[in-house]
Amino acid sequence: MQYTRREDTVEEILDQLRREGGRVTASRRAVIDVLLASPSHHMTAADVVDAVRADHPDFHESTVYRTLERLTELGVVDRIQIGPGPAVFHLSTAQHHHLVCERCGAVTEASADLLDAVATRLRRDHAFVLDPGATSLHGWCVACRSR
Amino acid sequence: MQYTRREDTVEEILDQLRREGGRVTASRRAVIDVLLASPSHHMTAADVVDAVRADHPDFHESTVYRTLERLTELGVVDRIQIGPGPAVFHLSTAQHHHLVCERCGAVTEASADLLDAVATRLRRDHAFVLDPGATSLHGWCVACRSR
DNA sequence: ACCCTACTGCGAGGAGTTCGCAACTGGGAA
DNA sequence: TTCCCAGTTGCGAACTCCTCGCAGTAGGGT
Repeated sequence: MQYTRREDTVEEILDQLRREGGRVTASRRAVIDVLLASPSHHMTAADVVDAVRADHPDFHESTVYRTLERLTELGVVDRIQIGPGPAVFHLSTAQHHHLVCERCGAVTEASADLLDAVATRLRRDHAFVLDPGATSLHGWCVACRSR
Repeated sequence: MQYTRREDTVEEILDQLRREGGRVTASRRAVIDVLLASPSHHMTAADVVDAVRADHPDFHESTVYRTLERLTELGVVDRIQIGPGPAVFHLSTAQHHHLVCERCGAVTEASADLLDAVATRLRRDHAFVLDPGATSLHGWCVACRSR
């Protein structure tokens, strides 16, 4: 049952948090649940604030920011800067790449193995370990290419 | 002679600007010159402001922003968001990729052909045209990997 | 030399995010 | 169970990076 699975995943993440010396609070539970439930694979901090407030109107904006920061440190969520605007977040279990159009800002997704060969080359030639979840690719989408 | 070559390049870029209906002004000349002269291959807008003001203390911040915006539209410079902080700019003639460390923020460069295969695949599978100059790769540098 | 329009300085404003502080609370120790 | 302290929170101010509106200025085609 999907509902139960989501609850379990929330608890798993909270356990991880606890193991690292963190504390389990209602707001953290809410943020993780929102990210898990999101049909979209990328939410801005403002999206998360709105979604969390639907259930808990009193949770403060800065708490959500701090929770997202903490979860990013933990490696549970990825934070991606897809342009000049706000950063987007998604669970790192939902690995994929973002193709960002420079003109219209549209974001589409590409499969997670897209950069495998590049990652190998970077590790070999630059001793640099790629974080695919934090990397977005910029260019022009079909629509904007034929302006 | 390198000095003359740089002057020539400035004029080339200004011609291009003029051809597109733009006007050649002292501040634009200064911004382009600064970008050409920069030993670093990536400057933030603030870096450009500082460098321009060394010669022309009266040039306004917003003029520099607008000039950089215009040059980005022209395709003369690339604007890259390498993290939560300010965007960086560099001339699109100096093509290369940026490897950004998630922990310390250090930026190193990788050769321009790094993403050639990926670009081909994106064009074929997603009808997406990659702009290598605007794309940065995120991960962990050698130093931070062995925290 | 004229005129239209692009560009500029200036300051206000805005989005997105961070920070300091005092109050509160989870959860290990006693 | 109670105690206690470090981790967390609400709140608001502040900060960074950038954009915008306006009125004045100055390229550069005719």
